[in-house]
Amino acid sequence: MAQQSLTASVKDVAAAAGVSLGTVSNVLNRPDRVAAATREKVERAMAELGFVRNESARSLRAGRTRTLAYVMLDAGNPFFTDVAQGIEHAAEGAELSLFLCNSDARASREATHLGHLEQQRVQGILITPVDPESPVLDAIAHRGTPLVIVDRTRRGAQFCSVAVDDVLGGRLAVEHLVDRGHRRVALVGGPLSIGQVADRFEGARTAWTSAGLPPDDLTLLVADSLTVAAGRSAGERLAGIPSGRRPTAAFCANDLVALGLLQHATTTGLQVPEQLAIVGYDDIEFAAAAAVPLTSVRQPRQELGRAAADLVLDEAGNPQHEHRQVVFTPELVARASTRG
Amino acid sequence: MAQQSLTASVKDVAAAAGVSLGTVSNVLNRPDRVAAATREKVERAMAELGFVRNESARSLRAGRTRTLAYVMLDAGNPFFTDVAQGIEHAAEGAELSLFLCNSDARASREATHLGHLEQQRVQGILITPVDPESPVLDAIAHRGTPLVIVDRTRRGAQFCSVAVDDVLGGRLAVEHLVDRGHRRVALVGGPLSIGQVADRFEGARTAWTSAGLPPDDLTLLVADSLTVAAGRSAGERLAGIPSGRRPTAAFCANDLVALGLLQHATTTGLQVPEQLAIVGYDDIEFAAAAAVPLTSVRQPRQELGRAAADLVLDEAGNPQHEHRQVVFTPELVARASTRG
DNA sequence: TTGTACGCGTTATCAT
DNA sequence: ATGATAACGCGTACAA
Repeated sequence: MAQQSLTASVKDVAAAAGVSLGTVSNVLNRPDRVAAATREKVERAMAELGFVRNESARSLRAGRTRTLAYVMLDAGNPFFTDVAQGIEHAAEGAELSLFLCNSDARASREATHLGHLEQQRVQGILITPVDPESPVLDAIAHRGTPLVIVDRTRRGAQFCSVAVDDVLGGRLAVEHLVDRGHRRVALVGGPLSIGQVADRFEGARTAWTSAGLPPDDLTLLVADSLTVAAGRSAGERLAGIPSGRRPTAAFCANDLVALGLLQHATTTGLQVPEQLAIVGYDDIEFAAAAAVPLTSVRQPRQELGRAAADLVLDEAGNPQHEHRQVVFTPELVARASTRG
Repeated sequence: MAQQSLTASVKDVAAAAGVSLGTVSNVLNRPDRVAAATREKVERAMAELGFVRNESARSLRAGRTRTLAYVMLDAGNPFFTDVAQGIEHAAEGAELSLFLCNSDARASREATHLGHLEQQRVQGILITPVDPESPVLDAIAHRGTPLVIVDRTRRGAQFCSVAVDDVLGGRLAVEHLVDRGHRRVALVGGPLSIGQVADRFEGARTAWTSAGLPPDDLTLLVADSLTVAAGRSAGERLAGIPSGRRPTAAFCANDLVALGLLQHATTTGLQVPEQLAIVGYDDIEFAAAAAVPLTSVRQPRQELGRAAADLVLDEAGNPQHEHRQVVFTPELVARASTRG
């Protein structure tokens, strides 16, 4: 019952139990090698002293930690928390702790986190980077920490990565809109420097031209971030277009933007989907939960996380590991926001 | 340029730089005590070897880590990610890393996380517990890790805690509805075993009876979780009430439930707020972003996190620390969902 | 089956 | 200004 302030060590336990230090260690790590009576005595001592293993000492000794880390791009976006869930499941299975960090899309914070994680000697780092081409990532891999890029890809093959085919996703979205008869469509999202956005819009354009539609009728509305606020502001610009030329449908680069656009439409009395159909991307829970449930392009978020974790664990544990680029296939989920 | 697989130690650096181990340590920790020329030499060696400090060794030596942890109740609920942001800011200011965990409202996962965190010897644990009365929490505090309860309170004063006055919040919500002329109101949420829910509804009832309204006209619709799905299902039950007796307004225990209810209303053609006014709780970003922007009771989420972090740091560093129960005041934010 | 001794990487103290 | 050394807590060979 002594309140040891978390400071009882194996040595203390040994003393209290009247055995040697090695025996305590054996109780901890090879319980079978120690007589039942002794073991019980030791366990009682541990309970009484409130003994807690010191992970720092264990890691130091073992040369590696029992920890994985995921650096999220935006913890406020449910997409990433779902990815994190997938990772966490995998980590749990491997009896690893998961260190969750949030870069909030700021390179400096990302760098700070990465620095800490390297010092912590985490077994591996999963990251949705602000910039997948950043040399910071190379430096880390070069120094030896396994690193997997999540939901982005990188030129070359210096890392494992797990992503979703965004070009295909964009194509699915626009094909769906064309199928439903739309002949003037807006692409809403940005900045275009984000690889995903560029890819999704590229796929969108491909679908458009493949359908033999005039490029001029595919309007690009660039947003400065993938947020609800950006969606609202895009809504204003959309409303400013004369109704004769105004797109009858919008494909948004993610669901947050789509929700913002939907809100703007609803509050200004624009009927969705009758006057404006909307397709989002990611299929976060809030997309289905919107007042007008959103059609969206679903990404296998949890699987994304799980696959990434598997890769990083392979890289950490398998000597003949080879970098792989896993690409998942997205899927269109049609809901009321496009049901004319 | 050597690829040391993250395995260069101060010893290696010392050898490479042709100085002693102590000097390298001084370069790291007291740069002023070492001659500029020597320092430069050492720094060059560190860069060449890709030296990275080993946090395990540092912690072991120092007897404590540079890490804080927050065990979230539900990482998928934006409320908690906002709280986490507040904590992270505080942690950043104190040059601490933040370990984010997600119990997902499961006691077993919570226990697992807590076990790991204790072994990690984190400086302090912030937690929104599944059950604030759980003896697991006492055990941890008893063993010496500072622990602060976030967004719940606990009988007695064995912990610091940071919460929001939920009774007041419930009162504000229902007063607002009564002010707007509603005479039949539903309380939607659950389970009632969750302290927050109970408190919010208690405040709601107080406001109701204080206004001299008959208790029978305050309908309780118990949900089995605080999720969007639960809100939808409550919507169905609400719709089942004959329109003459049906509540004209609903106060939901959180915004997720409110969003679910809103969705159900919208898809079934029930006008919000004309036929059904809705008040949510938490004021998460998605509340304002809903198609019909939600009136909600705002909690100072980031401040909550920051205050909790300050408390845990005080407990960790200040010998004459005393447990405190901080209670913030909520605030009603009126939006379209109650603007008849 | 149990006990002893050493090393993991870092830091601080002490001596030079 | 710099170098040598002990200590943090644990795990594991090795010895008994």
